[in-house]
Amino acid sequence: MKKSTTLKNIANQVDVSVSTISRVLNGKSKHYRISEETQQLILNAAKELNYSPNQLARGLRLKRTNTLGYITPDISNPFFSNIAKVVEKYARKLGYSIILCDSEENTDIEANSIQLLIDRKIDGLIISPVGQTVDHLKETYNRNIPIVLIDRFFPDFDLPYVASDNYKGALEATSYLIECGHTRIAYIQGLKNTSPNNERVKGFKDAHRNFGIEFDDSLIVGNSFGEENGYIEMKLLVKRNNKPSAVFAGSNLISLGALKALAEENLKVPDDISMISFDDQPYSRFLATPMTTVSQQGSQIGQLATKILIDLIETNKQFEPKGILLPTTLIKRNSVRIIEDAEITGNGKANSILS
Amino acid sequence: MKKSTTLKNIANQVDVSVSTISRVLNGKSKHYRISEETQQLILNAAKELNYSPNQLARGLRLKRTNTLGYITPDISNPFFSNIAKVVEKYARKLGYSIILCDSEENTDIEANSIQLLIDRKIDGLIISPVGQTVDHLKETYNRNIPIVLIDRFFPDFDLPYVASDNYKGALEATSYLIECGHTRIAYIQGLKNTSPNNERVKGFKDAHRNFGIEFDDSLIVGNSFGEENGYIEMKLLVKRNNKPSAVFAGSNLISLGALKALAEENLKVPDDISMISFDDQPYSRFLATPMTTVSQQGSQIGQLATKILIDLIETNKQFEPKGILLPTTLIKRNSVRIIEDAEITGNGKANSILS
DNA sequence: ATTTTGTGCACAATCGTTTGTTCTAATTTA
DNA sequence: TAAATTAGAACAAACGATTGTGCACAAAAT
Repeated sequence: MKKSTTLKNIANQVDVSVSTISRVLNGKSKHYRISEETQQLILNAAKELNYSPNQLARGLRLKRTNTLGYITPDISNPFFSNIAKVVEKYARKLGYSIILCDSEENTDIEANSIQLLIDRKIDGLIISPVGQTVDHLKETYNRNIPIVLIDRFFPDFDLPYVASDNYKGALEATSYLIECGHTRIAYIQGLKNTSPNNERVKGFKDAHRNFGIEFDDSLIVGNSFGEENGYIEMKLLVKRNNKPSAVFAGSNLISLGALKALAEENLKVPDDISMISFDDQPYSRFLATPMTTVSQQGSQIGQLATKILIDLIETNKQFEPKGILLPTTLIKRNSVRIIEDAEITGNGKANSILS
Repeated sequence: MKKSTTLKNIANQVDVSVSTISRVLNGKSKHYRISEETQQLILNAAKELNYSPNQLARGLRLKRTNTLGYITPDISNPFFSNIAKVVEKYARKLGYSIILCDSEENTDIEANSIQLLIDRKIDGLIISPVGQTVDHLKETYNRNIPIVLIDRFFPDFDLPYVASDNYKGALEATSYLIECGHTRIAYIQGLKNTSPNNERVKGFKDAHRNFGIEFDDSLIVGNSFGEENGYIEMKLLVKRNNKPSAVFAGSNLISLGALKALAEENLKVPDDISMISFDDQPYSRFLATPMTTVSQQGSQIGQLATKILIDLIETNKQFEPKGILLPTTLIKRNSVRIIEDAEITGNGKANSILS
């Protein structure tokens, strides 16, 4: 079993003190006046012994680990795994490693993970929080650990964030549905009391309002971004007396579950029911009925967040802009039926609202 | 800015040495005869000061970090992100954290990541290697760092692994295609010279052989598990004079790319061309033509690998079984056309081969 | 009353780095 | 020639935790 070589090992071989070795290896030779000769000796020995510093010792001494925490509610959700890929890649390029934590959409697990990451002395934290409470995040804030939120943020606690403009996204999608003649639209929402969900619901409602369409609160259903939720709620929706003509699914997973329910009920999209889903995915266009989706810029979100975080770490200047909202785009495919007798004259064209 | 409390801080408050604190907090009070009274004092102070040990210092001293490395070729590939989820979850339950590295299917990045993880003193490594070369993995082996391979392994270097039985999976799928009357079948392969690809190609070929079907080497195309590869190769395949009647896609990403090419060419599955894909995904059944797939047990693979690795770490007994192969299942849907005049009499029924 | 045993804890080394300070010669300067 | 620089490197402390050993005192045994 080969052991890692340490500074002391090199010191023994070159017969010089460890401090000198450290200085040479860290490029501080001139400042400490190490002779060219000793430098070469040390450099050669280090190469020969294949030296590579112990990051634990280094981190302990330097109070800096070049490690970032990334906490996600569900790494198997492609929306988040795409972000994780970008975060890891960008961080790696800048010399940082990522400790990955999956909170399973559970605030307790999330809080534990945060403590664990603090104990491991991460330099900064990127987190897509569960988002219903913020208290446990204040801990990292109080410890002065830079933090950037992704996807979900807190209107009442000032932490930098990068997210999609969920309000506009939902507004646009819902407006489109209405323009296509739908007036009874259900929204299968994600986790309640999280910023994306709040914003989407708001957009959903405002679209109705803009078009002067009466709006039925009972059509906002569900309470999770997961597939199960989509399945359950769609099952229930189609059994209703006054069933909606269109369903807006609050996430890619929700729409998958909804599709499953529809398949079981032998209902076709869009003939029997129309659908729009949040989160475009590579497969969305290849579905039985190519799905109309609200596409988010996952990669850009991840890259921006990482860049902001590392800036926060490496300079000490505060991050002034409260947060960044990236636009979504509505990708129209075939999952929305155009109801022929639709004659929407409203003031509510999506574009006029958005611009 | 709140600082972390250390043993020394507690020592100051309780007026007792740090060693005593450490012993009490690690439950070694009886062995070192710490009085009940001091124990309570220390426990209370620790709670009051919200003590939590510095894992860097602990790891340095203990030569044990409770950290695992997980290297994957592409965390955004749902096959791997599913595995990552399970690995993280299972590791977390057993007290380990995960450092995530994405190698981007690049052996150099992979080798760098391995060195980086060694420097960070991980206790063990789970890796889905690029798989074309093994030399850089010998480094961790030589350092006696437990390691478990996922998905791809090395026949000529004895490292424990957990993977699907790709040979049987491909054999079964190809046999099914042949039984449906297809004789000109293309295989869009993944990365060459990797165990999954080798095994799948072997199964693909053996199925032909079993059925006594002449086999055209030019029908094995491509060289990557990515979407781009599927797109390019399908584009080329359908332009051939003697184009195949069925295409076997070597991964979920490949089939997505292939689907894109087919859409552009306005070709329908299975009417114009039949398809089978490796890797079942939640969306597979909802595709325009529900896709017949070879399903792998991703979660089980991840959990098994993690369990094996942590066993390896916590006991010192060697891992005897060379590797574990998990069965795949062929999920038949509608993407394979049954050619009517097919009268396969062969000895080659899939089941008879598999059993 | 003296040795033995036991109790309760402190001391100090160690893990591998980094860095402020000091020390020793050799070389310059006055 | 004596004092002052300067070059080149060693010493030692520190980061925070763990652990073998030693020490002081009290109680028990002889």
